[in-house]
Amino acid sequence: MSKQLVVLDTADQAACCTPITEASLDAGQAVDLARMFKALGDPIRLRLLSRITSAPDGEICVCDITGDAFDVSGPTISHHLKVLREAGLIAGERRGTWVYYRPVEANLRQLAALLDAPALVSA
Amino acid sequence: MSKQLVVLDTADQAACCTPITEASLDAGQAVDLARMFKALGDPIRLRLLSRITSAPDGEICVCDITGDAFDVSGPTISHHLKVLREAGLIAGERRGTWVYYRPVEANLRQLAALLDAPALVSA
DNA sequence: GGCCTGTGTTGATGGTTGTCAAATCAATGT
DNA sequence: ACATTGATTTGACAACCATCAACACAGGCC
Repeated sequence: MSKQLVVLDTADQAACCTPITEASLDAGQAVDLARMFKALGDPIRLRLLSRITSAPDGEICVCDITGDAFDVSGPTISHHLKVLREAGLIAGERRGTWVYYRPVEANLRQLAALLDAPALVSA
Repeated sequence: MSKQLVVLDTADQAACCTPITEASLDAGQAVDLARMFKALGDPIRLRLLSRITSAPDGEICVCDITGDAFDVSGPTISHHLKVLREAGLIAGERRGTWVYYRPVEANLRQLAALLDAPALVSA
């Protein structure tokens, strides 16, 4: 478990493998963040989110996206919306006959900040 | 403001469903972007990327992450690194005995920009 | 050449996921 | 109460994925 190749006397190979002390993400955070990224890891869900976030009123009716340019059935759309919802990226609300979805901007920004963090883009 | 229930008589259901004209992402872009997001959709890969991007020299030796805090076997680490590499998020290079990985910042920033785009975070 | 160590690949396996048809729930109107 | 339309759930199935053990490859050292 001690890794690398030991090498006692000469410091040569020791040039590799300076310990990193487990920087940044711990396992717990990684699980939550990965759940959100995984929800984005499907073309249809990405397009759904795009439609939701680019809606003029900040929300969109499900009836605007079912049976439209997405070549999947209604239940499949509903399934993908559920994945996005349970990941915390969108929130849905029923008003009368129709259901409206809007983005959860705080979580979306959290992901953006992670990919844009100094630790990720610094030299 | 625009849609929702209204409901006149003949045009009844047409009150909902104002077409959106397929805003923002097209199907082609969505596939490429989803591939990158999917690569981030695993806790281990997320922690791997975190280690890589937070390395002091901008790159990290694989020997620094195998057999370490990740409770998975060596081949599994190698598999996840391959997924990240083929998604275009990291790049690897062999120098002598060891292999070094560094982040592909352009693509990481592209994802961050997408989640931070006006269409996504605007009021 | 052989031996060792660091990485990556292959094959197999159990679990997860995307998809649809059919059934179900919710709200409205007849 | 009944029928209708919007949206979700359930059940089933094929495809994919994460994981490991075993093996193969690469480079340094004897």
